[in-house]
Amino acid sequence: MMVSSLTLPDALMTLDSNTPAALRPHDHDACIDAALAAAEQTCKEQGLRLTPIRRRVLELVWQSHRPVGAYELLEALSADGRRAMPPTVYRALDFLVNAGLVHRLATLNAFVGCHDPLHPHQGQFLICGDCRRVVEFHSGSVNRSLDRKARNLGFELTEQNVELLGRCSDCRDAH
Amino acid sequence: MMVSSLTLPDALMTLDSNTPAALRPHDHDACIDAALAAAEQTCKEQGLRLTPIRRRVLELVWQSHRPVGAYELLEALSADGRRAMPPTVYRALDFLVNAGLVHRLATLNAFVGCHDPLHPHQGQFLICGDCRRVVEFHSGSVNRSLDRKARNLGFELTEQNVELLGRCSDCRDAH
DNA sequence: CGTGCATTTGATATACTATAACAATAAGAG
DNA sequence: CTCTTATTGTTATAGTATATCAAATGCACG
Ligand SMILES: [Zn+2]
Ligand SMILES: [Zn+2]
Ligand SMILES: [Zn+2]
Ligand SMILES: [Zn+2]
Repeated sequence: MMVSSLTLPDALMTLDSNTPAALRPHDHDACIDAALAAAEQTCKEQGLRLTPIRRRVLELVWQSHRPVGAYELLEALSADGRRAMPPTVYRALDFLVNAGLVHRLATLNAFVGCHDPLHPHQGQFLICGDCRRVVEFHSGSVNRSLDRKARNLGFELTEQNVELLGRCSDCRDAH
Repeated sequence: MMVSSLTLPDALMTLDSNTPAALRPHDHDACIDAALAAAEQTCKEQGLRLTPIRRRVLELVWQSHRPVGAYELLEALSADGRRAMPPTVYRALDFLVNAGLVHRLATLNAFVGCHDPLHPHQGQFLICGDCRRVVEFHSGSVNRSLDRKARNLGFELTEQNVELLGRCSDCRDAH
């Protein structure tokens, strides 16, 4: 399997429109497949074990570009036939978050698949308050501004959590 | 009462050191008094009612520059003699957050007094992972970067939640 | 005043989010 | 195969937040 097939599909990488690819119509099955393939690669490289439960939770997180709560995942797991309990899903989520495959959105107590797990980073997110879809971004200028400000105030940064709430163009167009 | 006495005391406004004033030794009673006075002014101006419970919760939030949880506030209220229940403190906190007098830190599920309630804004915070103290800041360059990025992605921003975790200079000095 | 309406608070119950602790099982190393 | 460690199962509980309705309070108006 070629490395290029392990990254997200072209539909999500296109930059010729302002509208983020995740908010445009696209072949979402390809997103899921790519996320799972990238997860396999990351775990293999780092000696992590992507067990069936972890893989399944990741797949469930990727069912949409909307954040999903732990107990929603729990229901979905139970629908699979497993009689899963909370620690099962939280442990899987802990693993996925630590592996950089999933991000937790603190303002929503919910989880969303990482769009670029092969390049470790911390989250910056745009959340549409109407349709709840989430766009992950990474802005060098935001990072530089934050780093500079933190350094000026005597802080050594270890983690960042940037969550912006707003309204996406689709929802604005729909009044 | 003059307006200048309603803003935070000079100790918190000094800019000649990199260390934020809130992290340096200072007369914290003056912080509390100033915060309460500013709250009275804001509420009067906006036709909001700073009732005894709300005022007391604000005072309790300002007991330190560390974020405080709703149930800690609840205990403190109960120690006052009131037999407060969760909705009481959550309603007071809702009011204070909406009035711009208190900020909620989503990553900590905790609340901290706003350093500049007279100038409405959204939160940008540095949190020391060692001593848990919080410094609120407002960076024009961060805001510009975020606004520009959001606009590029087709988003209209309504709220921002920027929480940076790190280590303050005091804690770094103390190994 | 006194009446009526809106806001705030009291009180009970419950929903939602997350973890502790320990037992059972499965995976990997030698 | 056996030892060791990592993972999962299971039960219980901790921690955070809200829904709902009743009582009390504040305020506008006549
Ligand atoms: Zn990511
Ligand atoms: Zn939308
Ligand atoms: Zn503030
Ligand atoms: Zn510190």
